[in-house]
Amino acid sequence: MSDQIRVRFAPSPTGYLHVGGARTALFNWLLARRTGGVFVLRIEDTDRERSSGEMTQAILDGMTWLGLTWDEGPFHQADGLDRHKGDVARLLEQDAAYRCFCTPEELNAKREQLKEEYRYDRACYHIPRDESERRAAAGEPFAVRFRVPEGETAWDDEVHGDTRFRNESIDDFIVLRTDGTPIYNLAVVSDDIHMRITHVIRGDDHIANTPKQILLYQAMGAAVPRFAHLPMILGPDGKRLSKRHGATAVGQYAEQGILPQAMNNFLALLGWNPGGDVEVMGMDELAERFSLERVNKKSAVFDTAKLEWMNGQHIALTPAEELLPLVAPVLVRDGLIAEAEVDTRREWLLRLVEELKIRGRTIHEIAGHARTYLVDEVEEYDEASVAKHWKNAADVDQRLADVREGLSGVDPWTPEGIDAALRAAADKAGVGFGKLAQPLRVALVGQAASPGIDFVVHTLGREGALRRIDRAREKLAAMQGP
RNA sequence: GCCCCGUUCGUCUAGUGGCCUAGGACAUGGCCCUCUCAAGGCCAAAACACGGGUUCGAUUCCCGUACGGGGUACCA
Repeated sequence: MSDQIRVRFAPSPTGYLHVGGARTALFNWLLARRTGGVFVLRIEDTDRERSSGEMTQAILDGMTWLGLTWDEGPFHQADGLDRHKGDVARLLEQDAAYRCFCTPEELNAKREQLKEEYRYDRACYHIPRDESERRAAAGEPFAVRFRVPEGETAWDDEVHGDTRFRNESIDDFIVLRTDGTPIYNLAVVSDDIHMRITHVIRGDDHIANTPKQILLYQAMGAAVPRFAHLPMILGPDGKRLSKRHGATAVGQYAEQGILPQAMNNFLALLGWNPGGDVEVMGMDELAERFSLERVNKKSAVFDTAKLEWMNGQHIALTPAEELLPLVAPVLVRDGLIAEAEVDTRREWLLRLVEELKIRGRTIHEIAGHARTYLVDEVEEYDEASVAKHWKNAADVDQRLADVREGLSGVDPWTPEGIDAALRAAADKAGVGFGKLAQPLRVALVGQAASPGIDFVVHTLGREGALRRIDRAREKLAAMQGP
């Protein structure tokens, strides 16, 4: 029990859950699952101005959608304010930190003067303790700075290996603002100690924060956890992923018809590889295979094309029963079926989804393909298809007439019976099956691509199929002229 | 500027000194299957950033350069 791994995901609610955050959450979750550990969710809302409850909820929703359930929390960092202050007071007592009476204005002036060369000049470093306390008691405003010791700070990063910083390159950073609220690094360390976090897994943009945090752990007399710094996720242009690259919030992918398991699978492979050639995996297999050792150091480009391919793979693997609840709302929204029909026509819809699921990469594509089976007649005849397959209008018309007759007599109405009737019509016309199926396909769905022709006819139903054939023959007649 | 981190096909990656004529996947092109489409199968094209070392031998180890990224806040 004591060596149980405890990890946490600690987003700040200043925006939606974006793919980078989702990947970080996923890796934490995966490690917890893999090792029988605990996954803690903590909302880092110490920056009150930029945080909002709405965003907190959006993040929770995003994680729920992905299935990244947390074992403890969500905790709110702001709730730990008293503890954070207590920790700072202790640091002050131990002389590991000191009061800084420099005003932001003074600091800014120095910064402007020295530009990039700027380092805190430690003006308040040597103020004697009694004087410092006297000024504080007199009501003089102050912030609290951490007294960075001499030497070097190093850790064995789970993904980067040995990483070290000379302490002289680290400024005496502020841990408590003038208004008495803690700064990020202090709050994080205080919380991670409090929550007994054993492994800190986060983006590698935090590498430079790590030595500061380690120094804090040491000053607080706490055990330093293991650190794993994950590579960044980039846009197609190699720049850090941002809004201008398109969708970055996981919620947007949900809306685009991406399956959560596909999103997780894709994200898992961004910066980690399972070893072996299998790439399409469910959550269980991901958790089973996950290890920090196989996490990469190099930042990765988010490739939407591969995400969609992977989504198609997952859709194909998902039973129609699970897909229908996702497809149906889109059909209802588009006014193609009534809410009630989702139940009354369930079997018919399931057969349709089952047939279409290998033909679409997103839920919306599936719904799009379903459209033609749900409207009364062909909405648009694709020009190129008509030109190619209805070239000889008179012949086509004759074949459609034969098909119409054959279909009228099919009983029972099964794909097999339909197939037999169509083959008979082809034989009668003395042409290969394709020469019959293609013109017919254009007549039925308006284009030259669709699932198997017997499936199409069967799904349309006798009435629907005959009606469309009639319509096509009218169009054919018009094409032949008066 | 300074401090860190990184660099294998267009993209995600395998590779831990000889097994590499550098493997897989997406995307691309072709072929097969076939009533079309999709799926699937087969094939093709496509990469070790550069320069020095170390070594009998470097994609793999070391150093430098270039390029990219992160940090350098009383943001997180």
